[in-house]
Amino acid sequence: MASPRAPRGMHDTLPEDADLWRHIRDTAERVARLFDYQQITTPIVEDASVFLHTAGDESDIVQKEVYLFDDRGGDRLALRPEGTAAVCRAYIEHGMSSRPQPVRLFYFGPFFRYDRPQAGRYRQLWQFGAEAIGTDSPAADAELIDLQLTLYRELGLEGLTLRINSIGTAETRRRYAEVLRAHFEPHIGTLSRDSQRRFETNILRILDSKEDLEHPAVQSAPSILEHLSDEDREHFEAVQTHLRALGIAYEIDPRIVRGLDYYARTVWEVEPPGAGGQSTIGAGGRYDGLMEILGGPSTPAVGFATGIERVALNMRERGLWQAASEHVEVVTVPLGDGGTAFAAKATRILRDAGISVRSGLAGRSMRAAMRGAEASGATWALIVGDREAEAGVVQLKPMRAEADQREVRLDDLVSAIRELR
RNA sequence: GUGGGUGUGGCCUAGCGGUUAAGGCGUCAGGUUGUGGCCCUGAAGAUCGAGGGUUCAAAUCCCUUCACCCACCCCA
Repeated sequence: MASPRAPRGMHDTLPEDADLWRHIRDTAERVARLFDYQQITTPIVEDASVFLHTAGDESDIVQKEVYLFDDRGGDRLALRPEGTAAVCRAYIEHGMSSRPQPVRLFYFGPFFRYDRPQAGRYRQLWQFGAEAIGTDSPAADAELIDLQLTLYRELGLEGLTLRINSIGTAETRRRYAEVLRAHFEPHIGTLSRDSQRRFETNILRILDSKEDLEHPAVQSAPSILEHLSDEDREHFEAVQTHLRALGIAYEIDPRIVRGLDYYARTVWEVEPPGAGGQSTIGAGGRYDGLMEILGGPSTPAVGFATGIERVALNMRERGLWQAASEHVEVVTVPLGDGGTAFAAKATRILRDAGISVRSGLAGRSMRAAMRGAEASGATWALIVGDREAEAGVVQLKPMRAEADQREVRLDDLVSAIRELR
């Protein structure tokens, strides 16, 4: 009986929201081009293996968040839960390793995760992301961070915190996990249930548990930074050197980890002040291992993604965006059959001249039509009755200024408006 | 996935066991002959998220379910 609603965790973007979204997207694309990143658009669905094999079997994405389905031909497809793996698939498929390296790409689009919705977390979410593929240079890591922070600055978001960490290579993490296992083993009974689960599934995650934040064993846990290889450490220090050269402030947070297996070395997150639950507005990292998992040649790469809903949320909270949509310039008020026909003619002429016009529909009383004209927010009302039609003129009435209404010949209408606006 | 909160016309809210569910905003129409914004009048629009149950009687109590919100988990 109940009318259908948008699927859980998915939302319509109404006209009053569209302007903010367009502004964010336009700004993101502009900033990307400032850094010479080029747009890539990949399908919203991929062969399921693109995500399932790359994310790591223990990750939540694989365990429960991917929308999976078989199409009519029996192919196993997935709604994309993230962008990086899809971009890498495209990189391999189109032989981009034969382009000048690194290949700098950005994307903007919807992603899907079957997750329990809450503020700032949706089942359909939009992300802007950028990737530099084909370089292990720490300068590339810093460049992506710079691009990301530039975007936030251009949007007016200030006071953000950049936290960075190095999680080393997969090999480094294997060794570190052993160290952690030895460290937590004696305390496992006193840890929270979640941490006990993580002890088995992803022991690094115990470190950023909110529940066990104050637990002495967590406080005293060895830092991954002490277990980096020499190459890892040099890379991480070089990233920091580049950041300082760019004048970018950062905090080192050894507790940042990642759910996805293909990450390596640098990882980072950006949070707004007063961070609460779903607060991270963007995060990035290096993923040197991903290409090989996808069957391509070993190719180092680094990138980030930022959540558009979370960016929009922050902008609204800080009053950086008031719903101030652009109004149409002209609204017509047609009266009578002759007036209606003549108004249509005037409308055509104005639109051909690039002037936006909202057609007032015939058949209403003039009072009603004028009320509608008022509500449209238009700068001018164009009143066209049979009298005007016969004389070849229109009444041009300013709706927002104190100036008088004036009669204008149809031939002079465009120039009259251009002169006055 | 776990725990908690909320759910009344498009929006905000009143009503919290008992006659036809009230108000504001918004929408539409009208306020004499071709002119808006203020004001006035009127209209449309709610089986009170949905489905069960208790009761002579339920928007009001109970159960289930769905959705949203908050925290955890995870992540953007």
